[in-house]
Amino acid sequence: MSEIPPQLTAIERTRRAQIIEATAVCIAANGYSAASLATIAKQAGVSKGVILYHFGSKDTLIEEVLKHVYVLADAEIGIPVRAETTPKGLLNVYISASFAFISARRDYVIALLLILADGHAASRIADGAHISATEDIKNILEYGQTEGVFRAFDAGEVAKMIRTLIDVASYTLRDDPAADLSAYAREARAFIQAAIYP
Amino acid sequence: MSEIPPQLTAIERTRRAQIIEATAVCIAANGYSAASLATIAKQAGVSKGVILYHFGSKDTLIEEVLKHVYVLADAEIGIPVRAETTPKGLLNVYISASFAFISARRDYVIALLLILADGHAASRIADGAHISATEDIKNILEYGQTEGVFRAFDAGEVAKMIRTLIDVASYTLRDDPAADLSAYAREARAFIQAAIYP
Amino acid sequence: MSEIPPQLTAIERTRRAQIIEATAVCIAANGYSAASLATIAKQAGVSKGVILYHFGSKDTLIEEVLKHVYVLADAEIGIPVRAETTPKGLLNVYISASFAFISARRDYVIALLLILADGHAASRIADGAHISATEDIKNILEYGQTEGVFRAFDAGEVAKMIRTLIDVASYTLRDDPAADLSAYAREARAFIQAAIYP
Amino acid sequence: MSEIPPQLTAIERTRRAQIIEATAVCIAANGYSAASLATIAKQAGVSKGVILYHFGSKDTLIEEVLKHVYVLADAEIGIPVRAETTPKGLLNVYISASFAFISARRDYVIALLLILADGHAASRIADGAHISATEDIKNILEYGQTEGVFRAFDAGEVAKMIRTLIDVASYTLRDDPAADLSAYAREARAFIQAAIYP
DNA sequence: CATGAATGAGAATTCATTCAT
DNA sequence: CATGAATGAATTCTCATTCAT
Repeated sequence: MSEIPPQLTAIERTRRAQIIEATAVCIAANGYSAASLATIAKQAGVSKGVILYHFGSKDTLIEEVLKHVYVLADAEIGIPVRAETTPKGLLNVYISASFAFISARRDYVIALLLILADGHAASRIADGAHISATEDIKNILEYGQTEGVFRAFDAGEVAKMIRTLIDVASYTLRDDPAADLSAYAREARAFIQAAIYP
Repeated sequence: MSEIPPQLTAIERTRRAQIIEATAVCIAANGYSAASLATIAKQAGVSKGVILYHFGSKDTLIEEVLKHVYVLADAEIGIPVRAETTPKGLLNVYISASFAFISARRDYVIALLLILADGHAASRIADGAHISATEDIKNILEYGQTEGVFRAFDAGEVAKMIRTLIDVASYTLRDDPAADLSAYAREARAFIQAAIYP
Repeated sequence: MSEIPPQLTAIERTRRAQIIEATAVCIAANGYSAASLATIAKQAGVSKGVILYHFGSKDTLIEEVLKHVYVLADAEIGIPVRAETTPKGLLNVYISASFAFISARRDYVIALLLILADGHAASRIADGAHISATEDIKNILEYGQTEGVFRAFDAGEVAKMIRTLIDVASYTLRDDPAADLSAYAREARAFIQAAIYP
Repeated sequence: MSEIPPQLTAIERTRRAQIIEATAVCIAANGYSAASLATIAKQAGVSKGVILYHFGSKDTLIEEVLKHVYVLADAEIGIPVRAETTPKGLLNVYISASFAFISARRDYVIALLLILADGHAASRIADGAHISATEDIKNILEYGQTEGVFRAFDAGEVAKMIRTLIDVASYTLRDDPAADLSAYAREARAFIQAAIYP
């Protein structure tokens, strides 16, 4: 938490970002187990050695990919959400920002899900974050229930469902990169609203 | 589809079933990439050679695992569902049978999802089946809409959502094998009903 | 100590012996750090994989080399020594058997010394044995002192010296494989006798 | 031998000494094969590049370590020895100066022995020096024999033994850096004297 | 002079697969 | 049918070395 900030040089930040992106692209394209260092290096247009020079190990690289997605998610979902105050607003923005995020950051989100699915050791680090994503929804739901805006239901379980209904959009994009999420997003929102509004 | 049935001997069928189960157990326990032939062989209590003798290659084995899950699913979900006639009955039974299946066949279902997540070549073979699982729900939904029992919505997209809400239960079991799905199942059913009934 | 005896098959014992010998040859020829699995495999005329198939890891292989040398040493030094009863006889036989062993098992002995010099992890296992080799000499010396056959001196330190005077013959053989140890052996024995007899 | 002296700047000499020392420390601490340029650089508190800038290659660095030890040895053993004139005095001083040297220059001496044990290419350069160390003893012994102060024995072989009895003290220090050599030194001197005086 | 960045050869190891028995 | 033995390709990682800055 309170580690010494590593203070990376500009060139290092660039390389790391480049490699992290290449990693996400590889994993999203062909699955976790097909993403070897050689593949990633080729995708990034660098030598294998560079990756280990900058990240020390593949495990660390994978960890950094996860962290990167969470940072992006916080910027692109967390910030707009925190601007809202009403339960309805919070939930609406959460859902639309999430779909926007998935569309914009396709490879990163797919990579995240595939890394977690693989049960990679780095998942532990991510687990907290992933749980907290569900937790955020739960908090919104409970807030809405307190305010009487939402119905009575088990907020924890329903949060899980909403989380899932959002996540699955990534898999759609994985199978068909050109897919248009808007139809799904519209229906999903309606589906969710029908289920939680009185 | 209409190939000549290979006519396996009894002992052969036993070995294959044993190996397929061991494979599912391994994948479910530690993820797809940790499931090497050596690991599977040890789990099954046989030698690596015997696996390749019976399946020819690891890819084929994985394919057979997928096929096996679909056969089980058809027996334990498809058959009870086909006994129903009303949209409500169809959907109800589909959902409960699915959750029952997930609980009863934990390792097989988790293995299936992880194999699909890994983007394994065998997925192609499975894709048809997976799509058809969504297709089945879609048919039920459209039937219910025709009958006026369900609301108006995009049956294809909603089918995807229902499929997902069911699938996610497996991941819960993966993270916590002792988890009790009943609370989730109850909430999911309510959630779905709220969304599709007028 | 009382582990389950591994019960190796004949073919396995052969391969292991072959690989262990090749390892000793490589290390003796070019030093520990030049002895990679690839080099050893080439020397043994097998593939790299075979080595790991039989030994599991390079560390284990190195350990087995050490163990093998100790087994040989016990057979070729320990047994003849234990046939003696007088201090003089014990020491004489110990020294001649040791030189004979070094001549006959050149590569094994040099490999042993180089592995220990490298500070390999396997050394720990060997350390006991190496110490006990010094300990054996110490026991002989103390026995001889009790009997009044040897002079008064610090048996522990002198044992160390005798051990060293023997070991150094291996280094001579390393530098010049064709070297004739007999002159050195004769002088060493005289040197030692002059130092310990009253 | 008689090359043009490269005329190093003061700062260059400092850096080189610093790196040579760091190298000796690393090798002595964890063995030759654990002493990578990275390790040495960290120990010296410089970057890897600076090492290669000053020495050109790792091989050259190792060579320079060896040379440095021989220079030190000449200063700390050779000079006091050359002040003696009698065989007895020469041998006595040689032995005590050697033990003093080993105690004072622990890491350098251990590094030397480990580099030689590893069979490093640089050893060739050192071989001459090492032989000459034995040669020096041989000369003393032959001088003493001519003078009738020492017994008749093969001076070459006995020189080898004395050399060894001295060297082994380093290994003792390696295994136990806090070891007190004085007991061993005393016994070794007695041992040697018993063997060479009439 | 010194460094950080990058490289590529070579290290140990894993793994699916083949084959003789 | 089944196994143990063997292989070779691929994987992660280490390391000495090069080079632009």
